[in-house]
Amino acid sequence: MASPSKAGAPHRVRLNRERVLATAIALADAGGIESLTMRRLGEELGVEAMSLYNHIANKEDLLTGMIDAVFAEIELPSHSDNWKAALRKRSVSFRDALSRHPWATALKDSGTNPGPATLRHHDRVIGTLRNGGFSIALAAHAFSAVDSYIYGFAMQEKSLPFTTDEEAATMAHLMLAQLPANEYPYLAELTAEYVLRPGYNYGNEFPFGLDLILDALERARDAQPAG
Amino acid sequence: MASPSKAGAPHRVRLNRERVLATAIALADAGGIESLTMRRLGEELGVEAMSLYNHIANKEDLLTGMIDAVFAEIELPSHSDNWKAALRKRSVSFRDALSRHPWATALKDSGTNPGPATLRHHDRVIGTLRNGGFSIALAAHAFSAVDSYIYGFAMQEKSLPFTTDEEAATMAHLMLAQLPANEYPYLAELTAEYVLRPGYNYGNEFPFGLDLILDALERARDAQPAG
DNA sequence: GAGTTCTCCTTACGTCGTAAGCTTATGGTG
DNA sequence: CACCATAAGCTTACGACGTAAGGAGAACTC
Repeated sequence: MASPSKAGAPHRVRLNRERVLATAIALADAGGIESLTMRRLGEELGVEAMSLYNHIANKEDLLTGMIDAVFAEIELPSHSDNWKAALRKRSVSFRDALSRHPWATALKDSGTNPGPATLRHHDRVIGTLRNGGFSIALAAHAFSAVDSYIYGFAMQEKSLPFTTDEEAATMAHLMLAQLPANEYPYLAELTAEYVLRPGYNYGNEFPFGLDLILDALERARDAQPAG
Repeated sequence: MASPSKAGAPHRVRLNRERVLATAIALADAGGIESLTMRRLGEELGVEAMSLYNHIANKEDLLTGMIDAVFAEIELPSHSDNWKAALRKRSVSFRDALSRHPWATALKDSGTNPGPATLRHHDRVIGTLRNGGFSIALAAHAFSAVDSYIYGFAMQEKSLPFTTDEEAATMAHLMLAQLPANEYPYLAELTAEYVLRPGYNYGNEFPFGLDLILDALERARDAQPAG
């Protein structure tokens, strides 16, 4: 029943690095990074696991390539916007990318050398700051602060054991029932009166911290010796 | 040949969950989380791998327990300090803990339910903010912003492929030589004139972002409708 | 069209987490 | 003290993992 070829022409679709990476990303998106195995990836591509090694060096190379592909999805800061607007846009885009590919957040460590898309991204962010009047040192500080926030936020978001608002509410109710309110009174209060409010969604916390940092960076920039 | 016992008294040292967790943490600290296998952990404890299952449910349970042990190491915010000083101290302590146990940063996701030390920690942080005059909503915002920053910073720090300053310098020189300066001019500039400066250490970036956020939170607190 | 190279497959190895079932040590009863 | 239930540890085994080695066939080069 599974005899696809048209007329005696099996003619397999050739593999290449891009197809391998794209399929690997799709698999990781769908089932989490732990569901991405060489055998399953091969299966998805209609090929045996070992054939993949003609296009990638090993699994770490695969993961590195996936990370770089995620970075390629991030909207680069536009040089026509002012630094703050540009940085804000790319930060939201960054968060969106990490949210679409939650496995990417945790994978940063295994990654050794950044790929070209990653380098390009970093270069443009630093360039935006420098052109916006940040000294080298302050640009380095700012870069670290903003990206740490984004990474950390994405990680916390991913670690939540629910996705939709209803799931969140159910989960919060459960937790609230479980945790002894007199042992963790503040946690209980916050859960009951904030998390359980209809429409609560942790993802909505993102802009607060982002703008907090961007506004503070603007003040730090203006306080510089003079650009 | 393998008859170790001294004088008819083999008398194995009994295992327990604490010893298992402590040894697992030591192993992960020393060789990275990927070097922590049930067999190696058993070996370290003078026991077969399967014996560990008398004290932990499975590997995920082990990892969850390890995370909670890390949280237990974090200095809780003191109620006698003002909120900002208290939060700053615990944030530095938090970063130190994640720096001592880099594997903990990435493990957050696998962790499903937080342990008691984790809950206690969260409760105290929220309590510090509430007593410091933060509304419930603002406390939630602040908690998210600060902890996202800390997590993200720890993750970036861990992902650096070097530890000591000299290693960093060597690596930066290498990278600088590799990356085409005209393709990534801003990155090259920052590397050459900031990262390669003697005494540079990425870890030193931490206080900048932390104080940036804490100061901004203070302003946000003071701008509240009135506490 | 002959030779070379690249792609893909088969088989196999060592390592992982852990299920099942055994043996031995421990500690509570008479 | 003897007795024995329970808990702690050991042995063996299974299926999944990443990937080394080497062979078969297709696709390009000249």
